[in-house]
Amino acid sequence: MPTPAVRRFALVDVDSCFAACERIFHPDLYGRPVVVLSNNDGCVVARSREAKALGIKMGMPWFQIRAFAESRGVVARSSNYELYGSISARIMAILRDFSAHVEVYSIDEAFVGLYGSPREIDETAREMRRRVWRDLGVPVSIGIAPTRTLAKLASHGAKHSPGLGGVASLDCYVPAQVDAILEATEVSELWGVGRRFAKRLAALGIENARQLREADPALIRRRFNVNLQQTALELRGIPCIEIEERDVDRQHQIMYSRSFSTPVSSTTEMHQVMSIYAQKVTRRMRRQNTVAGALWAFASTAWYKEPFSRIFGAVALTPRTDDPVVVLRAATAVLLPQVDSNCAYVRAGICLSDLSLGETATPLPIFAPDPNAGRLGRLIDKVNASVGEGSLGLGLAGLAAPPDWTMKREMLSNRGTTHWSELAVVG
DNA sequence: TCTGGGGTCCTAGGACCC
DNA sequence: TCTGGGGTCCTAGGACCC
Repeated sequence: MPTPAVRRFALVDVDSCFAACERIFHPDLYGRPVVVLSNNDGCVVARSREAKALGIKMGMPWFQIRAFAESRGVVARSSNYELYGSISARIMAILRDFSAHVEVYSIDEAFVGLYGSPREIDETAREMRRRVWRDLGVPVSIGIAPTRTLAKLASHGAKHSPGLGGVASLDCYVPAQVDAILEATEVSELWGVGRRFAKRLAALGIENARQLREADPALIRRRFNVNLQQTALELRGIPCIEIEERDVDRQHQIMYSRSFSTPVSSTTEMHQVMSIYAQKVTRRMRRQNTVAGALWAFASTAWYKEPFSRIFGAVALTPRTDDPVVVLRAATAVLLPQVDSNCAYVRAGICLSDLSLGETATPLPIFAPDPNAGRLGRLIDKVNASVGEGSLGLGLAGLAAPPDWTMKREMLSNRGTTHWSELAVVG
């Protein structure tokens, strides 16, 4: 008798994604401990398996562990999101060869909907894993289950049990075994349960996933919120969490924010920061063809240094716009008056919200304030794309040499999949 | 000396409307 | 003197994700 077909979610997760991407064009790094650092080469944001084994933790400041790490042969890289994004897109393309239902959840994870007998689904998952490794040289783990929450849990198993060959399916276990797995899983390890909720759940005597599954869903809803109730129901095998594809037109806000390599205190410098950030953030919008109806700008001192200080201001943009001139004017108007020259600001940002698609927001001609609005931004993009980033800028941003405060990325790898001039060289 | 950068969703409470 | 019962919208704050 044939096994009945079932619907399953396969969570495909790249193992140590950023470190794996760094290895693609540097095969000598396979088997060596690799860490990837945040902007400004500040702290560790990704670690290879070997680096984890050395006890290097997520978020550790690089300056604190550098001597130790280097003595153990750890290779550090500045984060190269352009490279990772490009590799991610290739992985997703491979997954789409196996299913029409691929939900890209983050740069290194996707849920893939699969249909068939448990055995067929398991074989498909193993083939996906082989293909990604063969075509890109990147290892992935895959967890298979009836709900997304359980698939996430299964993928942890796939990652940490070498005997499974990188693929773990809950269908391989009888109910008593699943119970045991859930019992061995602390609630804080579950997708959707953070430290705060874990603490409050513990106060109710709910410490592991099995206990959460068996808790009264109405109580969970009442004491916490609907999200946690859904997590609890998903543990029972009832799918109820949907992933919204992050379509451009559904994104609610776009932010550009960076830390500086050296602090900024003067209004002049902050103006320069805003000039550059206004161009960066509006360029993202133009790429997506969106316009924003509201803006907020902020700057802050270092949070780990007393006294912490943060300034911000918000303003509506009427009509909606993606024009860097308008955005810059708005950002400086709300922020600069608050700049305190006694403060050492280490970070600033511009956030645009109330987004909508460009075409739908074009005002009637008689209401359009300036027939040329919006064209300047595209012109700047075009010039910079053809003759080089930073060639043409707005206000104080048109600078041939980067200002002192721009972020530090001293160990940046080549962007070998997106820039001709940075192609890998063989020989 | 040196500590990331994005996002989303839910809830409670107030203002306001009929 | 009596003092309803909905509904919407907005905002701030809290929680979570990678």
